[in-house]
Amino acid sequence: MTVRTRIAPSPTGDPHVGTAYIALFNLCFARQHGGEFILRIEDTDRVRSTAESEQMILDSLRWLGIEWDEGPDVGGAYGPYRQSERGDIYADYAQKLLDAGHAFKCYRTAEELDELREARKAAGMQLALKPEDLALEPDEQARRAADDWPFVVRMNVPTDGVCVVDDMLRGRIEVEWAQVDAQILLKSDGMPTYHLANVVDDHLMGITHVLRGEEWINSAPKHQLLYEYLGWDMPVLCHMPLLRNPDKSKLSKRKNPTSINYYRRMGFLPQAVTNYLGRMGWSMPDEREKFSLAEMIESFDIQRVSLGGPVFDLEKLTWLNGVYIREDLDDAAFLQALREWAFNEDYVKQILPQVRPRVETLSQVAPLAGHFFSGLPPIDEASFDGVKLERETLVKLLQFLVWRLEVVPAWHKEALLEEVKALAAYFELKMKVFLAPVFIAVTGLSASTSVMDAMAIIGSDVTRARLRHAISALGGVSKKQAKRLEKEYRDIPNDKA
RNA sequence: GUCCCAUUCGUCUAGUGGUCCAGGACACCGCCCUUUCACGGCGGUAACAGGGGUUCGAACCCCCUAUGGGACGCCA
Repeated sequence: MTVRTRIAPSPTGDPHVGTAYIALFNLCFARQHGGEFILRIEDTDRVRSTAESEQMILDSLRWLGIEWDEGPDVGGAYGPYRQSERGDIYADYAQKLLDAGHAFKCYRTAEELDELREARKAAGMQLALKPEDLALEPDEQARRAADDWPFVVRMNVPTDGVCVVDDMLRGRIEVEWAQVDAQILLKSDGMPTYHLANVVDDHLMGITHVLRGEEWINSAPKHQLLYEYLGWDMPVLCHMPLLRNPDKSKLSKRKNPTSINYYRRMGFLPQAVTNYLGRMGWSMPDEREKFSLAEMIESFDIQRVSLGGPVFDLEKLTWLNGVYIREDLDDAAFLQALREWAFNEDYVKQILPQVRPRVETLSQVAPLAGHFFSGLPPIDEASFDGVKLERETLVKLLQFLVWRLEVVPAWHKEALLEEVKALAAYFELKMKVFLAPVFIAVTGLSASTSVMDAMAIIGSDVTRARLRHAISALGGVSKKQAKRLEKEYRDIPNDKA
């Protein structure tokens, strides 16, 4: 048995808890059956991740105790396109499908596709574009081909009948073929889409079982059909429930701290986080709350997964973490945990230059630099009394900053400064005025160390969490407000901010 | 809008036709322990989404409705 999990890369290297969640269940399933567990970062367009960001994700999984076996060398170390010696296996398979009449070249432009979709939406029809919807008049097709128009390779799909997909947990899932669109397999730049790469890789790696998130259910018919076209055995599928925000939507960065790094920096123990993830949609046969990864593997049974999307409950995770600290850590281990967390030379060294010019006695260090060693500062609306800005503006400012910081590709002081400068310009505020509320949000004080340095040192996850915390301390943002803010944010001209 | 998946206390869950007027955990409340605060101990509030079937019997099986979520990209 060979089980795999695919990981969507992120440019910032933020390892999503949902990723770790799926990886954990793959691991337990594989190990319980004495099988292999393979991890691949799926990055077919070679744009989304860098070697560094991949490494960050892998480090976080290792931190959680999730260990994987390397797979056979099919497409490169962690991503099918990372090596060139083998040539383009995906283009080869796409050609095979083309030759067999299972796929076709599509010369439609983006504008034409938009029109087609618009028309269908207006008519209240299902949105799936079928091969015949996309077909051009034969002479037009020939003309575009002769003129070397860019094209994509799409798969042929039946127009009627139902497709039955088997799921380990859900049983038979029936989808009408009419709902399945002519999926693009090869993009116009010659790169495969996930759907093709996924099927080809899994086959070549000998994958027998695929445990993935529920959001893939709708793609399963396409994948199944591709296996059929290529004459390959299909792995057994299992779709795990999606982790949810408290409002039940899919766990997202905008509403929750979703990065493993956040929990790490907030001082959660890896075994507690892993244990907690193991309680999401799953339970031990004896219902015990606390268990190690080894125990989970030992007792693992995929049939014990419950399908309702579990809400990620920070409070319960925090409780569980406390149980670990109290029960599993003696003084020596506790000290060790503190060292690994923040009381180590690397981390403290970053802080010293911030502190030295600002203290006159050593006893002033802890109060001054406390924010480097804490979570969310105890602030409320009154904390912002000294800031001469309307509450409305304050919230907007912090919210815009959070949004900008969500997408900065690299987290270092210079990059952050650029973002802040741009936003300050947009608000037409002097840096000093702009940064005042940010200062309070990040450090929890009205006077402390440099806020830009602090943000760089405490990292993206904790910084964003503190900014969000400040927004809610100021009364939060209503749904209506959020909509308005989002619109305004989108409309910020690029050259200005 | 169309399709798919789901639905047990506020939250995580146990439960796979009788042992369930539904059990555990977090949170909340009360009491005890305690020089404070925690921890710990004891107790309490609180749920089978609704309606129809099937069955001697349904949280559990089937159907409908409702609600929630997901998908509908030259993203993964």
